[in-house]
Amino acid sequence: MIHSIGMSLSTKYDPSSVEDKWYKHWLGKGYFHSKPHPNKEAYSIIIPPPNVTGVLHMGHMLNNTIQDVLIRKARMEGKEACWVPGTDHASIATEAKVVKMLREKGIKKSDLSREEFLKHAWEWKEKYGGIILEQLKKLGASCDWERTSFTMDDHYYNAVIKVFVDLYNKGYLYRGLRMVNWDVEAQTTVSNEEVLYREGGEVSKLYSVKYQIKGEDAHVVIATQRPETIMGDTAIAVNPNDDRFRHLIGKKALVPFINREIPIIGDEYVELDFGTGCLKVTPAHDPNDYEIGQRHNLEVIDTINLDGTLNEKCEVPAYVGRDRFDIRKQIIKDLKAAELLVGEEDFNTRIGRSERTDSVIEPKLSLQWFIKMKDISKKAHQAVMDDEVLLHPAKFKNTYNHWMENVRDWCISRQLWWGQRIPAYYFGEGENDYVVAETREEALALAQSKSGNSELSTEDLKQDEDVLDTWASSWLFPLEVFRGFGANSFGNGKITPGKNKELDYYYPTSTLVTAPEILFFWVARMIIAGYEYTGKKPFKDVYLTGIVRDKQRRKMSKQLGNSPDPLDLIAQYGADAVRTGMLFSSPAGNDLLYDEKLIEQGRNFGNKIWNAFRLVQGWTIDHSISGEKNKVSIEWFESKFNKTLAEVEDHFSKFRMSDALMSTYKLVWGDFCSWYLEMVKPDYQKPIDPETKDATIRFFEKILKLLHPFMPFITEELFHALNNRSDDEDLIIAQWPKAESHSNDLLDEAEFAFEIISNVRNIRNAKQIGQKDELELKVKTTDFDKFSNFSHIIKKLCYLSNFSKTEEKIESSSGFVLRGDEFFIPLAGAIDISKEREELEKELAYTRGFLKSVEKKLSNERFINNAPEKVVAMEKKKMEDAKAKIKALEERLARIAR
RNA sequence: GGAGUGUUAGCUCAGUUGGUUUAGAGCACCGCCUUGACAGGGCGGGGGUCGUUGGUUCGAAUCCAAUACACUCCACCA
Repeated sequence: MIHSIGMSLSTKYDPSSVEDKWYKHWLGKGYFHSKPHPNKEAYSIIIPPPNVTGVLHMGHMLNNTIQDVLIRKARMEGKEACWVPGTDHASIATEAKVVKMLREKGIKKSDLSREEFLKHAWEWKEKYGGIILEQLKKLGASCDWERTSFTMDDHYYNAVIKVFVDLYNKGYLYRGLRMVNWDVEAQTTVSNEEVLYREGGEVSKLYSVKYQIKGEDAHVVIATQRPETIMGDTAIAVNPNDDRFRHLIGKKALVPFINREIPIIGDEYVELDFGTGCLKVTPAHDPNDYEIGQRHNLEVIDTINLDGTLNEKCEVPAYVGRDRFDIRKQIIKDLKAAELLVGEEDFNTRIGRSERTDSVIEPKLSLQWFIKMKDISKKAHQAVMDDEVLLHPAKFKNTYNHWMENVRDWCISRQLWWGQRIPAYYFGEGENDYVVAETREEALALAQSKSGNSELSTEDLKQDEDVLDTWASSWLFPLEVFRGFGANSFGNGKITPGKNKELDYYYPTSTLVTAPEILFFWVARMIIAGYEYTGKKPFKDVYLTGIVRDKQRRKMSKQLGNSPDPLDLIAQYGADAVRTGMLFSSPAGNDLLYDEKLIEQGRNFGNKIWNAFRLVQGWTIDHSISGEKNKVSIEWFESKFNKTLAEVEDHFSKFRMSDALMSTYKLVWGDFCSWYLEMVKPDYQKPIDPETKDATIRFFEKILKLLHPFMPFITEELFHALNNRSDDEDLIIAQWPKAESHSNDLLDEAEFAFEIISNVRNIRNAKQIGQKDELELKVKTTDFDKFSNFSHIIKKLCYLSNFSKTEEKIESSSGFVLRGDEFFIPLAGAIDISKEREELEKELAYTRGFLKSVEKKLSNERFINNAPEKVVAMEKKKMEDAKAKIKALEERLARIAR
């Protein structure tokens, strides 16, 4: 242990030699592991599972530091602290990475079977998965690593499937049409993330086309970029507020070439000042048109084949079987020939292209799986509104409310392979020829009965090709990390209490720490799943962190290269420094503007603590010295500590982590180091009395306890270095201090003493008096006894030969006025009074102004009558204080002005 | 376009149901000090009238209204 090294300790604290040692020690002792305990209260946190193939970024650092602070504090408070780590399979992100990796090897996803692709994906996961968890250890994260979960673990996969089947059986699932991105070349759907838009858009043409109005010799002109979809039109839409066209609503128009009658409808979606103000509506080939179609019950006519050619539904034989872009050119010719094309202009637009093939994405209606959200989300909505689940900061309650009031059905199918495959099995071509079951065998039985065909075999069943949205697995995280959907506990659509010891003990979890960006994607849905399956919330408190940005408020991103590597920072400054640096400036819900200065500040803080330790451990004890003179200092710090601890607890209870840290920081640096240690420290190389050394070590230990959640490594190191400790006496499991009573009178006496000391130092500074030149201090006061407790401290910290009362004003002196008392420092020789006079006048003016405002208040009858007595009394006291101060100031000014 | 949040020292933020000095902290800044725990330090200091306007009140940074600006989320131009 380092304290055996003695006085040769470096003046700089070196975290690198300390951090790994303690992390290993804690792990070896099993402190991070938690089991249900019969007599201890549980405190549990589930980690927001990072992407399994991700690497640590600054956002993770902030997020996980906060979680570790909470969990370490709870552990010290004697709770059974359990922080469950894990990773998310992140279907879209991971699949994209695997596809990219394969492409670099010259392998196209489209050349692989599903099984082959998944084999590659799992290999990738085995290779890179979990790196991020190893990185968290460097930060000091005290996760229960024996509980590490992955959202594609077998049990987890099964849980997701069970829930899908359950939701289906409860009637919460349905299949509905939704626009997907279709890649005609790769013959597959691609996710939104795989659709790219060229920088600055692409130049296209906007055509104006005449549609005849039925039964009239009139027409309506629409604007379109995609004339090839004309034959799929099922309405013309105008804005009902558009005076130009309102009269058309309710009439019919005729589709060019095929003369299909389509209604002219009013819909506010149509922009008044874009194009011609008239929109052709093609529900099958445009997402917005589809929505309009939904609102107006329009027919959906899909005129384009999967390979991008037109089909017979377009009703023009000459167009059938030809590519949509050929047809576009052809139709323009044909429209011109029919004199229906009235305009053509260049138009800059965003065209989606497939990341894989660069072909233009075709919006395509396809059947997808949805969860009906309205009913299933009711309790989750209410829970937050009723403060059953608390969001910190509370401002997010509004946002949450707004979203939940307008909750939309959740499309949970994704056109990917990496993820839980949807357990729907199709046995025919009909819209309802499918069943949903956990296994193929169960599906077969269901299919046989549903179809009435007992000849069906498993080969006749075709499983849905899609996988589930990642959030449809991570919304079960708080339940399934405790095996909530295990065979024993889950049945009849509920998780039964009393069947799963772990879940009974740890669930609901205590606090969730995550980013506001995923309040809806993840948090809201966990609350929904929690109520649906247990009738209980998944967590009590939700702490929403901010986003880590750079100094210019830009998000940290790889492309910008503005994100430091967290591991480099830890290597350079130490984990404690990075943790405190992140927390110094990150109030809940506010973005953190990252600046390396903050990390430096954290490092400096560690260094300060280290040097305080060097001082204290160097003190030798002499039993013959009396500890009497330090008694008041010890009592004072005791009070200060207790008062601060109460503040810290208050901050923690409100999830004000930055404030909790800052209060502790000021206690340590300001009160303990700058005041307390200076008060009690013996002269250079002189011994100290035993009582003071004991008290100081006791204080130091208490301080280390308060600091431990923030700075686990240096505090554990010093906790051991301060005292010889057995192998089991570790700070990580030491008892968190309790706030005891404090004396406000004592704190105020000290405060007055500190003001006096500062003023004397100021005079020393201004008059260029050396630190070691002794001075005298005299005070003209009606009550000298009030200084008795601290007079020896004032003497010590001001290097005074004497501190005494005086009845007379002292000529030839420097001085100051505090709280109505006048202080004098007798000084020989000429004194430059102009500066002091200036300051006295300034202060006098301020105090007079202050007095005036107080007097004005007190002379206001309505104030006297309406304000509470307490407030009036306070104002009166303010008035008396101000008067006394003015008197003293005036006297002093009058004298030095002579 | 819809909704939400914010606007307090150079920067990042506190300010707890309107009233303990005409507003606090950390950082940054300025001056002095290489003193024996610590220059990754010590001591001292300067700095804002609380976005703007109006209202409620005995009293407003704090409540209300309007306005400006900023940010976030959602939806997105045929």
